[in-house]
Amino acid sequence: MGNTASPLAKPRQDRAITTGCADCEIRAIGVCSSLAPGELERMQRIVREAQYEEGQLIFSEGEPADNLFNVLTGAVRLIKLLPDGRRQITGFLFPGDFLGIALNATYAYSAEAITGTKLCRMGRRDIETLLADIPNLEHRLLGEAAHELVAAQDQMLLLGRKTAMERVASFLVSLSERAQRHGFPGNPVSLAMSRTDIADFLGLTTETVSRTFTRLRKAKIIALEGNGLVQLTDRSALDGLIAGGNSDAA
Amino acid sequence: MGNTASPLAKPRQDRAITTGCADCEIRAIGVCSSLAPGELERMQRIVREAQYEEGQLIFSEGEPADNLFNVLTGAVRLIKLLPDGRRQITGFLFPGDFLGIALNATYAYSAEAITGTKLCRMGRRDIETLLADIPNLEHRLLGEAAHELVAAQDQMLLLGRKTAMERVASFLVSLSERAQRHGFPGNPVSLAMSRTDIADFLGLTTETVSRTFTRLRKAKIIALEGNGLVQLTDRSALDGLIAGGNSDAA
DNA sequence: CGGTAATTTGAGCCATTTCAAACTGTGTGG
DNA sequence: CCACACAGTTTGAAATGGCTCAAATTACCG
Repeated sequence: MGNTASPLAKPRQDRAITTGCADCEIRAIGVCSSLAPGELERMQRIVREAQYEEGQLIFSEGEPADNLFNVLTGAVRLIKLLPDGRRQITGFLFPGDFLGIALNATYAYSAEAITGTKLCRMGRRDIETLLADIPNLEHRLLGEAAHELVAAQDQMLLLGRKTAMERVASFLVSLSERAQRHGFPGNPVSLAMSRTDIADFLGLTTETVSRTFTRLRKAKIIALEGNGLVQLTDRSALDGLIAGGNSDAA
Repeated sequence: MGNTASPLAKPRQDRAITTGCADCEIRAIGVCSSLAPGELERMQRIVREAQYEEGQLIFSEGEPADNLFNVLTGAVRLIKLLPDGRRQITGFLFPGDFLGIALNATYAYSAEAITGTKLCRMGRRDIETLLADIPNLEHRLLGEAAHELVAAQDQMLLLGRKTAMERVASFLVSLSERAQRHGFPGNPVSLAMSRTDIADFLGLTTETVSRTFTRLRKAKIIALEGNGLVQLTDRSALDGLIAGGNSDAA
């Protein structure tokens, strides 16, 4: 599990948003898209930008949930651990995704930056005040939570009932579709995460993930272009491998 | 998969609440607990009681999500299917639980009554009007969703990384704790669902679940008292088997 | 260009599955 | 009240998909 880096370091920076929420890079897809101009200004006063480096811990499972975040750039993994070290990744986050919906007292999982990552941070107190005043925001959050719930259920189906091949195929397709929804290229799909991360997300071992990639490559269904890029050469074959089950898992 | 019964039958009844929400049997634990008396009255005008019999389908995955429900009595299973029939149960619901949080256009899973079950049904249109007027209710729903999300993540850890023994132990403890939270006896814990349901929830086969129960029984950690009752004889042994991971999964 | 981490490949093993059969409880009809 | 039928559960034996352990290869970085 190599890239589990210094869990102690503080985020490199933590300052008021410089450019302003109005021209936030993820404005269109983030929760803020539901805000009126005046509300956006209030939002701007409570958010801070925070930068994390590769492998850095953002928060830990069990810790008081004092902050909510929006991913601005980079990628984040959500992790649950068993005492003996077995690891399950419960989700990957990309720009525009919301982090920390648990309005519970403590975080239900740890979050780590996969690559260099910029987050938009909101204090829980502040956001609760805002939520009380802007029902629309709460509504949007509920929608976000509902969406996550759907993804979680797809993932349960994957973990409980799919074969290794089906898991990997589902993962690739789902990642590709998600990239597209967020305005990134969907076909050479970019894997920001390591094989170990993928394995811990799919409930497999690194070796099995690797072997499955190899099988897909030899069958000319995908092509590994290096640098984490995967060309989905035969999309319909991939769809076939998913066993017709739905594909929206990540 | 024996108890997959007539998926066509309509709920036996569908009428205005007779006794009134004020003395609803699950008032204290359901979402309605967040309502003021006046609001409760509005709620009462939009809810209907519906009765389902053992095995009856409540709604199907993919169908327009026109209703939300509260479980009044009985038990419900949430199901996702692969085209070839593989089945994953994503959750069990008991009195007080909320059904259909997905505010998405369609249901993400099917729901079936495990035993005879009474539900409190709300039309989606109606509930949305109510949500717009009663921010408190929306807040409560968000809390509910957050709670479900936590449970879903625990379940991903279970499905992705725990052994059969750990899964079964987690399941029993979690069911027991949940029963207690809802005011039912936690120690002879009552299993409303079949071995097949348990297997499909834990990502195992019926045979493996049965064998694991037997092993626990022979180790005097549990005792099967018949009629779906399981005595948790050695609770600390059970906790040990969970591998220290947290136990709140159902 | 060397050193280290990540990925891939190989071989044997094991937990769980699969296939099959016996057992148990429950409701039904005679 | 008993015998039968049926569904659910348990048990057994064999097969296997993915895991473990180990080593080779490749990619990355200073």
